[in-house]
Amino acid sequence: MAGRIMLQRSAGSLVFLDLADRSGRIQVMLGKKQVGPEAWQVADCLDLGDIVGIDGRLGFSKTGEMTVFATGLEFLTKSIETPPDKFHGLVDPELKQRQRYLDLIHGVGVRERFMARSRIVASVRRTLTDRGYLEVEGPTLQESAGGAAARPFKTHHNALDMPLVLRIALELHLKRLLVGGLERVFELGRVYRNEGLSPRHNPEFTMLEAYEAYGDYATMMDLTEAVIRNAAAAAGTPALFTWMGHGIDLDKPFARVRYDDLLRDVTGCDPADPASVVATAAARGLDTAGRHPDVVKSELFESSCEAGLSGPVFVIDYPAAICPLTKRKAGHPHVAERFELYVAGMEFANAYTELNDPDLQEELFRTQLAGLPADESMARMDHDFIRALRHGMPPAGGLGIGIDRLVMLLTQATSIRDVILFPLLRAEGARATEPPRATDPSRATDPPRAKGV
RNA sequence: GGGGCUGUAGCUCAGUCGGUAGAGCAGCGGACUUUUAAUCCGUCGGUCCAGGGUUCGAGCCCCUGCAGCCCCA
Repeated sequence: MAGRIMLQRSAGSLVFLDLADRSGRIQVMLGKKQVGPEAWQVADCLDLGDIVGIDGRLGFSKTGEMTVFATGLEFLTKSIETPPDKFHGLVDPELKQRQRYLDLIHGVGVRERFMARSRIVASVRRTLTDRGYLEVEGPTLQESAGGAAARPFKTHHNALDMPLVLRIALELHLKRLLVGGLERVFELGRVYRNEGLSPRHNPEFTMLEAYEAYGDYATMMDLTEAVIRNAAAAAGTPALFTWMGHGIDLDKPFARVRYDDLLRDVTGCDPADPASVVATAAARGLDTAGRHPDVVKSELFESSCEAGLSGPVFVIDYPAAICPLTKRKAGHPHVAERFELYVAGMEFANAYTELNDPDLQEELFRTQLAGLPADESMARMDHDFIRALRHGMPPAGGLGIGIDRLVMLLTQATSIRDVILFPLLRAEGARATEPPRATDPSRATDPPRAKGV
């Protein structure tokens, strides 16, 4: 066996090591007589953090602890840097993120959480492929960033001398593939949004988007429940748990509530009457001047309803004006067949019956909603996408799930940075760029002494 | 962008009223053949985040900046 030395206890001619590998930890006993003089010299130089190989027999120590009684010792890797405190480990959240490798070694539950993330992603993939979905990869470098309301990162291609942006969503290319007849497609991929950081936002994050021809948003609700429930099973998440102060039950069917009904129940306004909505919003201190009534409605919803949605709950049937990629409900031109899934007051999934009318789509691309800044509006013309729709996109349901938040939920993490291995941080100060070395005089005088051993 | 909290040894943290910079762990030297954060003796280790100011004197008070965490927009 081989592993890293986590703890070391010596009692004269006897040394106990706690050795860690990917499967866990075990105690190793090294005896001077048992390993022989040569290995004992090596054992004498071992430090916390070193990686060693052990030959030996499994048994139990006098105190009953399962122990490998070593007969051979092979030195594999030296750890030159001092490891974190052996009892407290790495506590400083900044160090945990900047030096994730140390956090993985010493942090309680850190490795397990990222192992769970891997199983969750594998489960999501399996749920979809089992249903006949094809996994595809769209471009991350794009001429213009569509499919969501967010500011993109800008970059440049030298050979083509072409300005490019990083994608902010997967949607528009996956829908092109529906036109192309792939019928059931999904992508699990990184998207990039040039916005602030928070416990729920990282500028790059992982999205799932899935599209099913001949489905609609009801199809997507069933799919959402299946994806999440299977992922929870894969992660070993209990059916009932508390997260961010909310009691969560993933076992029972997710509740469904209409957007307008919720808004009426919480605020007392009449959602069908724009004047009532605006008046209620104004009374709650929201800025309503010159803004589209549906934008005001949306902000009223976010400020008054979201936080109370313990969930899991599907909020369904959104105001059409804030849904430029969504098909309208038959007979209700102001209602979009869209839902968002909320858990613990947080948005987890966003899905709709896809708009496949090229003329309406083109018109909606041209429409800049009053009161919204350009980069918060989805009004960004994509002529090629319109052309694709003109060739005919089958009616379809589409779904987006933020994988990082899903991992948060299923591992009960309270910050998105706890489920992203290397979250974005500001540049480290120049001081720490060059790690301090050999500043310890005892370390500097070490080599000559070691030779004498 | 605004507000609050934090920043002291490699790690985890104390630091009183403004008066010589501290502990535990780790490291180094030593003792110990059944330890469990081993123990015991000895010992090394500081850009007190950075810069400026007040003061006879600043880790501590004031200002500016940097980084992290949280809240708000």
